Amino acid sequence: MLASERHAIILEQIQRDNTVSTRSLTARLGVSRETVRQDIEYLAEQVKLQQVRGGATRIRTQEIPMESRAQINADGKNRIARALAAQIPDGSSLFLDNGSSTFAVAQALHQHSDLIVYTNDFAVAQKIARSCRELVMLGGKVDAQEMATIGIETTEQISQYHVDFTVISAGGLSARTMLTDFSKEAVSFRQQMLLNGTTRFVIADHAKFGVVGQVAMPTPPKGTCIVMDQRPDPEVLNAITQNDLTYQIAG
Amino acid sequence: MLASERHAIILEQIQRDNTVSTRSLTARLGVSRETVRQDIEYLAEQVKLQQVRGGATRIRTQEIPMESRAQINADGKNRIARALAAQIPDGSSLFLDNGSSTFAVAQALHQHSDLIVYTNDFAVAQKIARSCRELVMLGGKVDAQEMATIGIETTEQISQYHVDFTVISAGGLSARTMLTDFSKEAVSFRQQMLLNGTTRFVIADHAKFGVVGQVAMPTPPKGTCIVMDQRPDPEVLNAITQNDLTYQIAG
DNA sequence: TCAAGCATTGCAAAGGTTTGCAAATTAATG
DNA sequence: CATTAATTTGCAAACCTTTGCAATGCTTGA
Repeated sequence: MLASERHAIILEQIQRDNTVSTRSLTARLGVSRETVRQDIEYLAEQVKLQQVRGGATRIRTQEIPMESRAQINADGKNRIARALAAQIPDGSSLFLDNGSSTFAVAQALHQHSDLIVYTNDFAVAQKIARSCRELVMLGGKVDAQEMATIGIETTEQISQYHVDFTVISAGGLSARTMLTDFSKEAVSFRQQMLLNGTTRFVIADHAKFGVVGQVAMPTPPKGTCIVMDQRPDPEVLNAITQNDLTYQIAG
Repeated sequence: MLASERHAIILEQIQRDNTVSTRSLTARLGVSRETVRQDIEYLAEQVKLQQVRGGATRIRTQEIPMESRAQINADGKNRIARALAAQIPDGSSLFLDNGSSTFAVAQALHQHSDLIVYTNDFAVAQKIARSCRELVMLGGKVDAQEMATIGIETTEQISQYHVDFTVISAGGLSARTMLTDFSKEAVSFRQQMLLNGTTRFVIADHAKFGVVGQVAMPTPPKGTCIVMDQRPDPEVLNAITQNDLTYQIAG
């Protein structure tokens, strides 16, 4: 049996039951415990499931948001966050969008104290409030799921400001469609943040690799930097440079 | 059975019944009491439930927030909040300002589900997000102390909306100066909220009686209702009626 | 109010399971 | 056939669960 078949079966069972045990899989798949364990390890690396002692469970995206979602690939997000924090001098002004990757950045900026920050994310605002000289919450309709303001009013408000740094996150990154996100509104305000920032970063941790969201982001302005925690497919890197963008791999 | 499955089952049952006993879980899960106890201990550490003698209960989110200030005259604030919630029909649109009194109102509105709410307070927004059809966070400069947006941008944004109900709180209430607050900005956006609401309430629990803030509030529009938890000095009542305002004492 | 009786807790030791690694074996590929 | 990749096996360490016991907290009835 091919490894990919095993992976499919494992994911399928998790989809059905929310959970699988290593034990039952060794029987079902007819391979040794170590093979199953490695399969699970691999799939956990791909952020397709969550490895737990004795097996694996489904990843819950919509639990108590931030805290749990921030734990998905927390290591990669933190590496990216530290790399970005090091490149943003104290005293700068910046846009921060909503999401767990950006939240990690807000966290990594804790040693700064003289920033001017504009954000649409409640959690980001609350985290960074003390590291700021000035903090502006972008107003507008609140997405209760995300606890962030999203919509045309938010986009309009963004357009009133121009900052030194824009830090936003992507919903997906693939070679064919490049950057994508999951709603029109999400794309539109991020687009505006990119337009009104001098130095621009787009975060895409490896959990986003190969993900294609429902809405494509327009190609960011020339020189925008895609920040990742792992090296993606060469095709992706190719697409990045083809579009006059740059990239960083946060080690 | 995996530990994570047990955790899921425990949380699920708590969600349903608000409470579980260690005893019933040992039977349901087929593991020893100590294991159940440790599971509960673990989940309590994750702040997913509250450990109590003999089992666990659902966590009371209402006991944590706004920490100290909500405790000051919590009883009076809650009485006022309930009185107001009863006067605001589901489906209404309303302004809510920032502060612990208003937070109590947001809390008291938990049975509503079709409101359109505009607020400048982070905690209020987070509390009421699920009781709303639509929630708008007013943007602007964030007061890190209050975790609320306050300033000219906020005031401007308020002026774009007109709502059925305005619920704001006062910093002080006295016979001589009537309503007062502690900063110009705080007065200015509240003033705007009053101007743009059809039915207007100003909360002043008895802890505010006799307090004179640094900035006087302009007299609210005719018919605005001051809501208190105790009967103030007759002079205050006199001043209220003299100014074409009304009042309620929340029993 | 107090004390007896019962239930629950917290701990520690013992017994089981799972993990992670590394070496050995087997399968796949040119 | 040689070489590489994938899988299995064995083992020690880490971890989880059970069990018994002493201490503690709750309840009830005098």
